[in-house]
Amino acid sequence: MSTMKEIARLAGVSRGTVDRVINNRGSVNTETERNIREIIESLNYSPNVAGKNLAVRKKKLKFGFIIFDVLHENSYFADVISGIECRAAELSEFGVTVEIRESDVNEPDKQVESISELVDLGINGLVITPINHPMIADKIRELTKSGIPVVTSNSDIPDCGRIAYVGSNYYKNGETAAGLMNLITAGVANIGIISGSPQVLCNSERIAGFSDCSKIHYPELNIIEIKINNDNDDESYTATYDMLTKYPEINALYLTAAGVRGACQAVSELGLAGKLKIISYDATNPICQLLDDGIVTVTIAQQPKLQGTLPLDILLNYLSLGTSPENEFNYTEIEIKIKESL
Amino acid sequence: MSTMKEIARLAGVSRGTVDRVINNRGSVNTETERNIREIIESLNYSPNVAGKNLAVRKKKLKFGFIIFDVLHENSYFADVISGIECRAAELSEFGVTVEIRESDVNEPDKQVESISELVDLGINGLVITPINHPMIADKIRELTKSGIPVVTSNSDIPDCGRIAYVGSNYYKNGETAAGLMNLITAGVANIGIISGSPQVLCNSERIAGFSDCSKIHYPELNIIEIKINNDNDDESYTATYDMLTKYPEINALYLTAAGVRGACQAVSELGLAGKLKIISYDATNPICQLLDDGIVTVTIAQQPKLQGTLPLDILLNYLSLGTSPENEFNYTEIEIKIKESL
DNA sequence: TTGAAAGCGCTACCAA
DNA sequence: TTGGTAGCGCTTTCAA
Repeated sequence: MSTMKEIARLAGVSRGTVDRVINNRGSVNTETERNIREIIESLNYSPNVAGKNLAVRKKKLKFGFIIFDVLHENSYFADVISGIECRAAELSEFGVTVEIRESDVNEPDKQVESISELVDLGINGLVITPINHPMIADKIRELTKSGIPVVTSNSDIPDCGRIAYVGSNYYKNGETAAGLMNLITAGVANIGIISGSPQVLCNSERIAGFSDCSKIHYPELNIIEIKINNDNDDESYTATYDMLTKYPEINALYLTAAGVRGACQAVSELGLAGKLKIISYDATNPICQLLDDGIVTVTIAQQPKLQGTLPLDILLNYLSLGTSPENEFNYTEIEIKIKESL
Repeated sequence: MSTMKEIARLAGVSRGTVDRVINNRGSVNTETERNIREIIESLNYSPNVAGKNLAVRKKKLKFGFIIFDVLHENSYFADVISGIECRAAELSEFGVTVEIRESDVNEPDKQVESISELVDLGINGLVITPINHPMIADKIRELTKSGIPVVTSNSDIPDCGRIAYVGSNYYKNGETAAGLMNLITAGVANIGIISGSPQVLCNSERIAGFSDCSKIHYPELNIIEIKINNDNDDESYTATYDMLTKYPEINALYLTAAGVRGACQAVSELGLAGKLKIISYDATNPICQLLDDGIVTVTIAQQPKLQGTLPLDILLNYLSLGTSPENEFNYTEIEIKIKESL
């Protein structure tokens, strides 16, 4: 409603002085400042977004975005990237540019290097899917101290100074899988779990949520074995094949990571397609295909595009409007998908 | 990248003239116009959103939003309203005001009156949850002709001139329910359907989708009876009670409309809570409670808030940026929710 | 410490 | 049919 101009008039000062107060730029007489702040209070002033947006252009903000490597177009992170690129195009109208970097899940030192490189490029803010390693936490702390806000996306490191996390609540992901498993098996099942590296937060949390929830609410969901596939279709195939051969009583699979196609190939070759209940994560192209073919029973997605767009919005609001994100944890929706709802 | 100023310089004319060309305001020499358009082409010009946003304020745009009446705070439309109010507050920064009106599903003449009233108030655009009646279609056509763009939300009337629809794909909603019913009953069930008025599109479509999909893919899902509850908890209770007493073989309920609490009360009183599989729509407070209590098995939601916000965004883009919506049909996500994923 | 003025991109209005 | 100018709300720079 009210504007800086109006405040300036009421306070009998110039807009420049009001600007200095509002944005804490200093060099304002204490008395003058107090008076201005009072007026701001009484008018319930909040800056106009359109005006801010127009003026922020000259700052030429530059954001960095580091995610795990996109191995192929069907990779989960390809969807995140498409979100990033979409929002980056829109933000270019506000003078914002976005630098994207990929890094390997298993090479924290390289990720630190990528961060440094982006800092040298002069970024004003960073979004990162951090490797869960002290080196990264320290580096993020360093950026934060030097005035570069950091948002984590898809994976999180708490207590490292980052201003917000955008991504899934993986534990709840696991509970949801348990709830679904109960529904689709009438509460009784022998379950095999194929997972990625337990070092990666999302796998351990999804398994913990699943297993805790089962124990408490669905006691007849029996976990027979857990195998690791390193997010890789080949290893996934082998692990699944071996598991199903070894334990023919398994009648449901819980796949917590990538490599769904590999696992399903083993299932098909063993003649179990459509007989085994299979719960997976994400809704990449191959998974949608498997759902459609009736091999995967249900999949749980996590708004990959939002994981690309929202962190950038948070950074821009922080740097342009000066508003801290409303929530530290911005959990994406748990999207249950079946064949018919795709 | 490029600006009007730059185009004006290159064309050797004033910004006013460029503005007239870009926004088709007329009064420009054909030759001059042709030249300017060429330059626009070659520069690949597109107007700056921040600039537009700032300038649109002086238009003092006023939007109308007509939805069905909110009978109580737990009504589905209360969620839509909260979306409207949220976006209205944000749009006020762009000089936009939003007038909300409620109308009764069964009184098309009153809805026409509401529209006229809003037009008299001087609205520049309208969002409406239209009653499916020729009177309304005609009225929307009239508005469109007079230059007031209309967006339908939650329910649609095709071929009436409205520029876009935002809402669920109800037929697909029904197919999804059939898919879920198959999963949670191992494909064999005797189903009772409790529905709102078949006059209301969402009910008929949800039933059609469910029934078509069952017939083709899940032949052992038997629909035993369909009863009408007029979206009302009391009638819903009676209808459900009668149905379950008359057909004790029913072991699953498909609730396509409001009145879920009434239906579930009948189920509970008959001692069937947790034994009957129940699929409902939306995720209002009472339904979330029923999910949590294990009475409703699964519910299918449809992004109510988005149905409030997106139509307003579409109108603003249309009137400020001059961009028609990318898609005529903006389907909301089909959100499958179980106890654990709430 | 403060004020004045120019400028971001676009629109609107008045005068020519 | 056209140009010029002022203004939207905010930032920035320069001068006082």
